[in-house]
Amino acid sequence: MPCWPVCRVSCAMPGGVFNVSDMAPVELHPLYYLHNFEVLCDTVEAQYGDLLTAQELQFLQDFRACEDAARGLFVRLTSRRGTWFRPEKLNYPELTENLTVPLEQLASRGLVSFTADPGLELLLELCLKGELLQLFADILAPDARKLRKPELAEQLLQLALDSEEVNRRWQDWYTHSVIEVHGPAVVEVLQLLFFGNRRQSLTDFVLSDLGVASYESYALDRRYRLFASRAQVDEYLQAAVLREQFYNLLEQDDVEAMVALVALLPVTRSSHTPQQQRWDKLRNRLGRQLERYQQPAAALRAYAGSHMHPARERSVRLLESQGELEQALELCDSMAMDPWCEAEMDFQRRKSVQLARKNGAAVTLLKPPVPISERLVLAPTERRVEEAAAAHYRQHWQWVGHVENSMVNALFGLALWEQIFAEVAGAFVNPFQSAPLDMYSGTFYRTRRSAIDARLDELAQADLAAVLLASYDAHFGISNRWVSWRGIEREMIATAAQIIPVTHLIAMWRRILFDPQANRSGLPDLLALDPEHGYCMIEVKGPGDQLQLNQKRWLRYFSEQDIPVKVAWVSWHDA
DNA sequence: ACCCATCACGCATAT
DNA sequence: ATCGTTAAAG
DNA sequence: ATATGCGTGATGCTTTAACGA
Ligand SMILES: [Mn+2]
Ligand SMILES: [Mn+2]
Repeated sequence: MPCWPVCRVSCAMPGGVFNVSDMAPVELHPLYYLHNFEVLCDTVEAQYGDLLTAQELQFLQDFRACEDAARGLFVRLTSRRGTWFRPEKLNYPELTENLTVPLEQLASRGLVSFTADPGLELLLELCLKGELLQLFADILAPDARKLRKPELAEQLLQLALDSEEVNRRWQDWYTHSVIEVHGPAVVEVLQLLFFGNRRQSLTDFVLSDLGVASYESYALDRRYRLFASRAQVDEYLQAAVLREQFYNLLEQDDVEAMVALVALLPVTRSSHTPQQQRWDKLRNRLGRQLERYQQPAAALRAYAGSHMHPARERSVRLLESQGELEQALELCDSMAMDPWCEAEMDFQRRKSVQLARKNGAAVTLLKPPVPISERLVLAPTERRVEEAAAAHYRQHWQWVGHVENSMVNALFGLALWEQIFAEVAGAFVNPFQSAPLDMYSGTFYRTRRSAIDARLDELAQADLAAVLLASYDAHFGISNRWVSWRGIEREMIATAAQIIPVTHLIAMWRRILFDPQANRSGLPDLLALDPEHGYCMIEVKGPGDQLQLNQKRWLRYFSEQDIPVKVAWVSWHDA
């Protein structure tokens, strides 16, 4: 472990979470979740009040009218799975011992409702297996106890008991009413508006407070709005609904419905907006699944509306396998005219040659330079092949690490820290981001071009190791999409920055800048460093493993830039 | 980084 | 009773 | 043999409680 650099808030350490200043465990306020939710509500209302529906505004009013215990309970319930609960099972001593009063209050505001007759399907979820056996003991076979719960549930459903019967049994046994929370839909909208996405949640507040994750303290300009209109909010939610539908159909292997789903997707223009990319991603996923279902026509329809790789690649393959060589070639040509990314360009080159051959033409593809290769025969080991190879190379190199993408990415993140977190309008919309919103889009470099170019020029002249270590120390522990703090040691950064020529690093960083999404992976397994021999990157391949396409692209680039790299093909000694 | 992305693995195919 | 899996919670 | 495509599985805050088997 390196010594404790300046760490702004707190750091996660093995054995628990501690505040750096006093090393005592972080204590949260007993009602931390309520406070977090209220911050969320207040922020959203201030920033997006005009986009909220009457129902959503009414919710805020109802919620705020409740006492602490009721509000806290509501937040507790909405952060749990499902919407139905048995009140006698709830236990939140930090609110009150008896939750009757808070529940009544929530009910009076319409935030929860009571039901004495939930019906069999719900009971199957709300009851433990033992309780179900007890409830229906007299009508179940004596060996029902041996069934698993899902099978038991199935059996009970097949008994086709009428609802009167079910409710009578239930009410004889259970003296309370079960409750349903009415909130998740509104809460979902509020969370979406607060975070700008659906995957972050109140958990992010907690992890931040606990110091499990800490975030750069960029300024949030709440005047900038990610959603300009209610229609945009609804479109986001609609895309989420359809995506969920897709995953449901996938679970049930419902081919028909999935074919029909294609027609429900909107036809979007290539606008490079995040929303359009969400639609495209769904189209690609749907298309891929339809291919697996042997539905090429539907798959082609799904891909046809997508502006995201690999939609055209998949389409060409489909057309080819259907014998539509003309159309396949045509699509290849449009890919050649206006390729979406390097991966697509590579594919197009290979496929065009293949297709032309199929049509009888005599064409040859220029073979890319073969990377320097060597064969290693190593003693069989339990460890991963990369580790075994690293051990071998340590005979000649002072330091060899299995770093994969983590080293080059970390150096990228450290070198361009200030530019990544630069206050560009609309880049940051919530306090828990590890990168600007446009980090992976082509605009990242374009909108920060002069700052990034200046920084790279500066680094070319500077004592690189010193500058990168200063960045490491200044930002240690802060979430950055490019820097995995667990994976990189300070010493390692220092050595790498001293030995690798800055021109080589800048060349790699520029390739990342060219397409940050695609080029953050595919880097070689090993980095070997030595004060005498310099450095070398080594991609290790065990028996049966082949170079991946993104690895080949990096290797090609390294060869163009005269960056030292090789591929080690490992086989094992006979025992 | 929107139920992700990433890597290596193991298998089946085509050349 | 005990163990593995999953949800809840900090 | 070699290349290529495809699907799969582990991994990603940690600790504790509840549940099913
Ligand atoms: Mn690797
Ligand atoms: Mn490898």
